[in-house]
Amino acid sequence: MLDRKFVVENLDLVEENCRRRGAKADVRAFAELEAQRKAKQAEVDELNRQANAVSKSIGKAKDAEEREARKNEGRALREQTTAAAAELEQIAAEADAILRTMPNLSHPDAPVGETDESNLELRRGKHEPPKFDFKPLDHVEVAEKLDLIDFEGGAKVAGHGFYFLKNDAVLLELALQRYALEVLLKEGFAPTITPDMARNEILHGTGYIPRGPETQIYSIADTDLSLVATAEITLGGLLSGEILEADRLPIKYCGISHCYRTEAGAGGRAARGLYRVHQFTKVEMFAFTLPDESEAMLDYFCELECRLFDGLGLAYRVVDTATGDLGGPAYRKFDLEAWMPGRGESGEYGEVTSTSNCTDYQARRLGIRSRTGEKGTAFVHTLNGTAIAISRALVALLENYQQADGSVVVPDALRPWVGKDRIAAV
RNA sequence: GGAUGGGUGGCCGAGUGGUCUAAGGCGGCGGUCUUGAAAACCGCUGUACGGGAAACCGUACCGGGGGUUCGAAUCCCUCCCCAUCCGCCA
Repeated sequence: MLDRKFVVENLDLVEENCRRRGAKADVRAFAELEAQRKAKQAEVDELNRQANAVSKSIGKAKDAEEREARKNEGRALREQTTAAAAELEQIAAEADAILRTMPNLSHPDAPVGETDESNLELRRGKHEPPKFDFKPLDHVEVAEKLDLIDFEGGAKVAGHGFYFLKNDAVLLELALQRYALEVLLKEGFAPTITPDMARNEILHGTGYIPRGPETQIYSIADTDLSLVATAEITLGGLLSGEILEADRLPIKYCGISHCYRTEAGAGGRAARGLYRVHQFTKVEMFAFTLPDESEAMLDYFCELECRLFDGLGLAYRVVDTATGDLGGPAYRKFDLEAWMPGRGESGEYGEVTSTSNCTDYQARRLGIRSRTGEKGTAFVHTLNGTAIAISRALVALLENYQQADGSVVVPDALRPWVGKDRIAAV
């Protein structure tokens, strides 16, 4: 969430930012409530002060009679305090509800626009899309011929959007994890395998809404837990409530987790095969940085994503995400879109990774601060980035490396872990 | 899942109803001494919000939430977490 004081002092700026990001937050109403909150807080503080003074005087009272009189005085004050505190809570809750609907500020260079159609292509990877002397199949057909993915089996046991990876697809998944991990370990990321569930409080802190009609999140009945949509949630939550010494920063984690998404409201969008599924595995990067280090870290994350996909020999483009498509927490976001020959009429770019600088938006809610010199603390900045989302990477690999005979060539980078250079029908 | 014991400041740790404005120690910062350093000694050293030009003052915070009381780190309820033992189990 945003800093409440900043919002009050920059009403026009925040309103304009909400407009650009397609968020309907009543910024003016918030400012009004915030003024009321401050006044009520002062009232509660003053009543508390008086009540404390009375309480202290009771211990020093001369006789029983005076003690009784003082007690009555104290009781009356505490009643007033309780009433004022209840009003304060009411006002604060209303103000917070509005504050939570305000998205993060936006990087001045982020393209302004309502949808992903305004996204700005920044550059392309070092590989060209492959040329085929046959009509390339989409990944569902490629996988079908090689018996790599069982969508019907997935639907039978868990419904549409679930699948079994089979045979060499299993090796591909594990190889992709190892490949990504290898690169990230060399870069100094602390590797983790995170919980696949998190408390709803942590979800909120990272900007995910666990309940409601449009939620992307599966919640676990009769508990305070939800299935995570990404390891960003668990990794961000890992240091919640902590004050970090500045010399520990930046802290870089990578985390492997399963990701669960309801995809509510995604009906009609390209949903064939592995592209949009309810469960997949992802290797995620996450960093906590000092405020003035986050922009460089975002570029670094993006560069690592490029390196990973260049290393797989896949063609991609990097786009700067438009304001309307940034979601709540991101200040700036870069996506990698890999070339998918089987997508659309004759191939299209499809999103495979995403990296965001969330500045202090998540850290404020999660209470993650750094010590700044002698006195005081500052909220850290948090960043996340996809190293490899396995399902989307499989789409790209199967479609780009398919051969005329129906087999799929294994890219060099994955051969050590797949143990073969080609996946062919048995 | 059951039993027992715990959760206190950056860290360790004392504290069973009002002088808690949380002892003591460690670490950190400043100073004295010293050519310099170490040691010793002295002082300072939590977070947030509000007020103030500042010094400083006020309020809240002792795992989270609720309760009893004029007053709670302390008593009660509840939840979470940690340790140990038992049960179950990959």
